[in-house]
This record gives sequence, structure tokens and C-alpha cells, in this order.
Amino acid sequence: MALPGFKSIPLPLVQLSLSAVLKCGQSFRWSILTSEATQENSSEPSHTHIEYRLCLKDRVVCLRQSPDTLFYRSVFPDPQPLSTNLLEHEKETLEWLKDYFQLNIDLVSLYKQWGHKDKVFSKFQERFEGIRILRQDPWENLISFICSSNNNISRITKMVQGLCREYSPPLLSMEHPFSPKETLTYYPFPPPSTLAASPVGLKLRALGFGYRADFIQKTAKMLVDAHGIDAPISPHHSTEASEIWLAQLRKRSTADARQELLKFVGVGRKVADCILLMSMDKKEVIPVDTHVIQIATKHYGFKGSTSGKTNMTPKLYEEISTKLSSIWGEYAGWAHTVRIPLLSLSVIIPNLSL
DNA sequence: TATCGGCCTAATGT
DNA sequence: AACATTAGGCCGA
Repeated sequence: MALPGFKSIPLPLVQLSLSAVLKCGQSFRWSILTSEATQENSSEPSHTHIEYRLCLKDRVVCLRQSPDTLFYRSVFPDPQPLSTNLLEHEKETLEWLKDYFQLNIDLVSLYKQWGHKDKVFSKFQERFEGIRILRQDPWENLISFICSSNNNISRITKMVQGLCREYSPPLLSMEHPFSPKETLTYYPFPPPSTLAASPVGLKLRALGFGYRADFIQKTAKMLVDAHGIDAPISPHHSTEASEIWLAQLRKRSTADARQELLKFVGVGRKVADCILLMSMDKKEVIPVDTHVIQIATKHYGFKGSTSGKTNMTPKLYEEISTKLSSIWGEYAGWAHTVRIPLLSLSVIIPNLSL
């Protein structure tokens, strides 16, 4: 089935479910645009009713999805590229999407492996199809997850988007896909040098970042001071030297990269592990968050405190991480992303353990 | 080396 | 209606 203005590739929902992946707390900068009329109907939103948009480098990428197809198109700041060049641009967008969603990884075979090794997973796996790890920009990921501490997904999303609106010039504006009267503006993620300036802490605090405001400014300043801001000249998108240095951590070992990340203010073990998994290719890393603790105590034989709430200690973190790694194996971090749907399901269907 | 109180804020629970 | 707890924790003592 064709969609006017969009390119497409065949891609089954079991490999990628945008609605699940883009809301599961990995990335906080996507616009998820729906048509009000059909939102009330509990029937699954299809490619005609929901569009996902992200400002990616020099363009806004728009995505829609049907059960077997991914639709994509790119919008540029005016003037739009000539139609002779448009094909090349869409080709580039597709390459970026393959990289961002790591489409070379076969999720179905991973699910099969996890289900084979893990009764809990096999029991629930049909219920959370298409949930995979994104390969995000390390700098954006670092700041986003500093925001995540002691926080919830909806607030983190507001904070990250507010930060982009405050500190980046708009890339472009375009109309809402389902209500053309509404104009939406898209902002890139601001570079380290912008967030390193000293008044940023105060401003972010005023924007509701709480105690994380200073962590962000200080982390940005540490990066800029240590690795500089030189960047190749580019009209709409550039990458500063410290961002490039950060991205180079992908080439280091997990332990080395983690050690570097832990030096930043506002980055502890859990946040470092999120960054390793979601932007630095460390597919085996399991960030142990409150949801993972709940699952570990509920389904995998960890004993919580008698009063219901277990408080985290470095030792407990290590124990849970090690245990789940031994169950899920090489792609353990990928397996762990289903924790939120798993938890909501196991409320309905309790009574499972290894 | 381990533990503990404090920290911003908004939403939900008691 | 106040008050406590929770949400993808981290820092400093």
C-alpha cells in the first residue's frame, strides 16, 4: 500500500513497533502525532492515524507504519532540495534509519533465543513484539539520561523538548499531519558549548529541571573544557569536537567507557549503563532501574525488603545485573527493554517465576 | 567500602 | 484536605 509523499520499505511489526519503542523511555525527543478523531477508538492506530517525527541532523524525518511496511519522508529547511537530489536525500535518510533502529539485528531470532532460555519471557513474548534498542547520539543520550534520575517519562520528555526549544534555533516549521491549521516547530539538540555557559544552570532550574539543572551545565562544561568545540562548518548541522570524543567511547571496552561516563556530574551507575546500552553499542549491559528491581523480585527470585520497597545498593545492582545477564546472554540489554510492558502484564497475570 | 539524608517537581495514592 | 509516595538516582558526608 502506498502513501503519497512517502518512501517505504517492507518491515514487519515484529521487527519494529514504533508505538512501543518510541514511548518506552529510550528517546525523549520524538513527536508522536495522532488524529484526535480516531484516538478514542480503542482499535490499534494504523499508518493513517499516527505519525512520528524527529529532527535528525539537518532534516525532520517523518515516519508512519502499517503492519508490514515502514513509511518515511524527509523535510528540509526551505528551500527544499530539487527533485533530482531528493532521491539521494531519501536514500541517506534510509541509511540513518537503518542505523538508528539497528535494523540489521534480527529481533525475531533474539526473542526466540530469550524465550528458549527464559520461561518468564516465553510466557509473555507475544504481548510485546517489536521492542528493540535504538542507537542514539551519545551526547543527546547523556544529557537526556541525566534528566531521567528520580523522574518519570512524561516529565523527562517535557524537559528534553523544553531544553531544545530554549537552546536551539528552530530548524523548520511544518503543519500537523492530521490538523493542518496547527503549525509545529522542530529544534535540533543543542551542542555542548551552548549548555556549558554558566547561566544555563539557573535557566534550566527556572524551566523546571530541579537539581538536574546544574548537573547538565557542569557536564557540558567538563566536556567542552576537556575536548573543545571545534567543528567542521556546515549550514544546518555540525558536530563539536567533544561530541566526537564522546562517540569514540563506542570503540572502547564496556568497563572503560563506563568509567569515563561515571566522571560526569549527575551520572551514576544506572545512568551510565543506559548510555552504554542505548548509544554506545554495549548490547549486553542491563541498567537496573526500579522496574528491573520489581521484575527481579517478582519473577527471578530476588528478595525485596519486607516493607515492599527495596532500596538500591551497589551490591544489589551487581547481583541483579549479573543474574539477568546470565539468563539472557549476549543481548541481555536488549531483552531488558520489555520490562515496562512485562510489569503491566504481570499485574494481570501474576504467579510466574523461574 | 557501605550507608544515609537531601534533593526539584508533578502526579497519584492514602 | 493534608500528607506520603513514586517516578528509569545521584551526590556528599
